[in-house]
Amino acid sequence: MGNSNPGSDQKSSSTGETKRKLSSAIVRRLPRYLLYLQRLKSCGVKWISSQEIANFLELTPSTVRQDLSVLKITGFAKRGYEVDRLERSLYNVMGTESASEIAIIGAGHLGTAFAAQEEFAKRGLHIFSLYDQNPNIIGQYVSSVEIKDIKDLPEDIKKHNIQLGVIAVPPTAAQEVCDLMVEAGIKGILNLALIHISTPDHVEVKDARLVIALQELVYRVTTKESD
Amino acid sequence: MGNSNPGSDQKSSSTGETKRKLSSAIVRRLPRYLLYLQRLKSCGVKWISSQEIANFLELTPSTVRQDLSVLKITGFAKRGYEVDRLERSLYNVMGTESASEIAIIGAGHLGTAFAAQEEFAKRGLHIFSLYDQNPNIIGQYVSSVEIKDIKDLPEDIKKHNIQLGVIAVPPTAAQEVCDLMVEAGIKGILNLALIHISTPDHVEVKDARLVIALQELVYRVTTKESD
DNA sequence: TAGATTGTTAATCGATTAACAATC
DNA sequence: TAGATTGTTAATCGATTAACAATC
Repeated sequence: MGNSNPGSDQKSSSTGETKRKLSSAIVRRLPRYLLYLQRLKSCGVKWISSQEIANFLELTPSTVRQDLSVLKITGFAKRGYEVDRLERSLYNVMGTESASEIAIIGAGHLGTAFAAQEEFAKRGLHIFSLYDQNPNIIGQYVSSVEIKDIKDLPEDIKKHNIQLGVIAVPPTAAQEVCDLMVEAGIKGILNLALIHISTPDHVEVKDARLVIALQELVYRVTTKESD
Repeated sequence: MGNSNPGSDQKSSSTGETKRKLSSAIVRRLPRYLLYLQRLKSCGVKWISSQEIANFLELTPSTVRQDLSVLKITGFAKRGYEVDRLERSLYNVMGTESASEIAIIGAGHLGTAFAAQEEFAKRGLHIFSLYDQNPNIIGQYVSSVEIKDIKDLPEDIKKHNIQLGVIAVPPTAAQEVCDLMVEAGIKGILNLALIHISTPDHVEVKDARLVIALQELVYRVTTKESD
């Protein structure tokens, strides 16, 4: 019960694509590798060793090699890893190329800030639309993203195969918006609201709250007297 | 080398305050407990069991009891934990009461969204000021937070004992802003910029990037075919 | 009382690190 | 060649879970 059957050695059938499930520890590091590799690439660096990657990201070379080998990315003795190939592999593995459209619910400060981020394109992500219930702002644009009526959301999700939703509404409305999206067939939800939301097992939820991140930092800083 | 000497059984000297170092796994759960407890309290619930907390936050009762016992918070057999006391203990342990002022650097979409969040007060956090280099917006207010000239930042950090800084500037300026704050004596930095920043050991950094959180979610959703 | 729930010890599980033969 | 660096196995470390006596 609650056991998610690990250890099943699911190789990807027929395609050469790496698509086995990775531990969340690795998944959290992958975007950081990608970020660094993109930067190296833009600087014209051709080869990089696990040692150098580890130094930069404050990891051990061992961890880096373990991670990359799990991904089936191979390097060369004495030279390390080819930056260009590694960057492309990481980009592919992160799966953003095949990623669907994203809907952002709530066109307040946080929702519009999210919509205005320029980093999405670099990662192969695209925002379909912002949704709000305030008639005064419906129809406006935030950096080329239209604000639509939240009533249009369910139909848009179905029609345009939107798989990801971002909840940027006040806590009191979060679960309601969540249910609406689940009902319409959303696959994953990024929750920016400061409240726990429940979904059925087949819908992934990731919490990303700035206040909680800040609070973690506060804790670390205030308990630092010992060092 | 790089070994941070764990296992040192540092009891708090003289005061009864719990201030030993907790593992980051626990620190990440604490704000979630607090959030839930605050909600229970507002609903008038008096007692809560580890089982119920675990159900709600999708943990095991065992983990919950371990976490709370590490915090020296005690419950009662048969009744569980007293909501009011537990809430206050968590609030105290998170240390936000003694937290200093916060500076936000970069008054773009993300910085202003951060400044406009209403959740800070509930957590005992206060934003001192927003900083930017754009003369056209200096002097403006975002929900009662003033936008000041970034040139004032070092002096403000020193004079008003600002211990926490939030980096909400473009990646190209992030390290520069970071260095400026470190130089002025900042204690912790929340980094929203999509680039790795380096600090000396005595300055804590916590990364919080929405794009990376979203990318993690994309990965989980796109590799879900197996379930 | 009987049953529920804690607090804590021991067992398990998983992630990180060390070590080293293979290789370029 | 000698030295550097990989890929992978084994060892270590830490976090989670199970189990159960104590207790209300």
